[in-house]
Amino acid sequence: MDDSEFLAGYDPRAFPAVAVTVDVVALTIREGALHVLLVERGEQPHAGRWALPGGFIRPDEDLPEAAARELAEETGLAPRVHIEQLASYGAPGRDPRMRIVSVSYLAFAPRLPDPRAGSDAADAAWRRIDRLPELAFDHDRILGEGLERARAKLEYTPLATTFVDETFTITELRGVYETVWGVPLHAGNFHRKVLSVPGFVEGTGQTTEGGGTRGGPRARLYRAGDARLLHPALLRPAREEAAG
Amino acid sequence: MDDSEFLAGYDPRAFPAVAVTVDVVALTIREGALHVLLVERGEQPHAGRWALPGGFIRPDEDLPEAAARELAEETGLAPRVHIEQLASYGAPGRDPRMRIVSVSYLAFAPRLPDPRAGSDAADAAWRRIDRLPELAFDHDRILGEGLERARAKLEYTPLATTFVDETFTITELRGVYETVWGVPLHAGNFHRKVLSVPGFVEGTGQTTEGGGTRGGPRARLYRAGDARLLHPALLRPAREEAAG
DNA sequence: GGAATAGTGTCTCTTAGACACTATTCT
DNA sequence: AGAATAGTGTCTAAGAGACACTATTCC
Repeated sequence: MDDSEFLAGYDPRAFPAVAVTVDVVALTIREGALHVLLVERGEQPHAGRWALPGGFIRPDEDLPEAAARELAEETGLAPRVHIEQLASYGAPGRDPRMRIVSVSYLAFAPRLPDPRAGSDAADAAWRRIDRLPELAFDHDRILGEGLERARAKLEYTPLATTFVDETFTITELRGVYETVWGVPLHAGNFHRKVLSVPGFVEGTGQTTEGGGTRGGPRARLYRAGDARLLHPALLRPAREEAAG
Repeated sequence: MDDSEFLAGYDPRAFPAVAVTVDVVALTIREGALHVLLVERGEQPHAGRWALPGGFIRPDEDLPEAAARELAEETGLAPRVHIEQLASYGAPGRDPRMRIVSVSYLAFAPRLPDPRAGSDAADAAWRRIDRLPELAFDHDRILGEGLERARAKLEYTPLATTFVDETFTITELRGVYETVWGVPLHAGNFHRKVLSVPGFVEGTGQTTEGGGTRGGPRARLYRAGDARLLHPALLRPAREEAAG
């Protein structure tokens, strides 16, 4: 793998320095809308533009640790945050100063507090997905891939539960799906479907204190079950193919 | 993303060197069995052990180019090879000499010729998945994740067609699924299912020259269609959950 | 002729989704 | 009372899978 290349004359120490960063696509739901954590860059290049939070990996930390640290620097790390690797990007010109390979991570978080701008950013904020400026570097692409991954993951994993409180109603869970997928779902069918998937949610025996603000009976409260995959999956409503 | 960190006192140039490599999980089917491309290491560490082909990225090449180059160095790059990124690994101790971040790629290839050992390896060979030695570094884990990705991708993409010739019979295609998934499939149901998925395969009007070696009618020949996703998907037979 | 295979027909069971309906709670 | 919501019942259409069957080809 690498000795190999020493033989072939490719000593990495002779290369222009390569730096490795992690960038985090952190998603949460606020006021019924999907939000992503962004930081405003204080320095060149792209000073003043918004970007995904991220930074260089440190010598003694693994990649997932670096991603968790970067997220925590902006938000304080909540206990129930889910983090998974997304993809890596290393096009030679993606940062104008030097060769940078970025490993991106996707994070799902329940109601996090407003971020504090880390030492490394002019500002930090949760921004609505549907009202975003153009991002720095290739972060638009990374965010796009993160969103698609998130939408797909809701289909076959119980990760929608990481967007809500520890106990939640089926209607709240449906709200997560509707917000992330951007489509309305049929309340009755969704309800029955969620309860029919083994291990997705488990009842607590409790109900909400009162009905909704606009009426209705008290809803039963559930917590996340122990399933790690959903069988059968909750598929997104069929987007009609453009193909004939 | 990085200016930021300069401010915080993390100049990457002051770090111990970080090297970036690509490692390739290249899969093909030979004699009805799934095979992976491995190289025998000639140098320390792990001299004499088998490993995934890979090597350092070069200053002017993007990550996918590096993966394609590494694969081509061993096999000569066939025109119909599919390559996609798998994941990245950067645990501090994964290579004993220095900090190495590896970006892994997954490749599907039809009947490739026997590999030639590149300049960088003692030997190279297609090895049966079910008869593997323990691999060097963390390559067992990378291979495992590549296999799971491949099995999942056959469900909802037409990538099974990249394992067979440009024209193929439904039975040959079924053989790909059976080999990769490791389960027998019902011939009749598979046949009807494949033809019912829009854009999966398209008929050529041709048939095989003769029937099978053990009899049977001539089979129609198909080529890959233009679908990039399969709707509906071909799901793996339900593996009964251990959960009660 | 006998065996193996390609391809089709048919039936059952499960699931997605549309729609209807009851019961509960808020204003 | 009227409106909104939680949760359930029922019907239909589609797909997965089991099984049966015909036609074709090799030995």
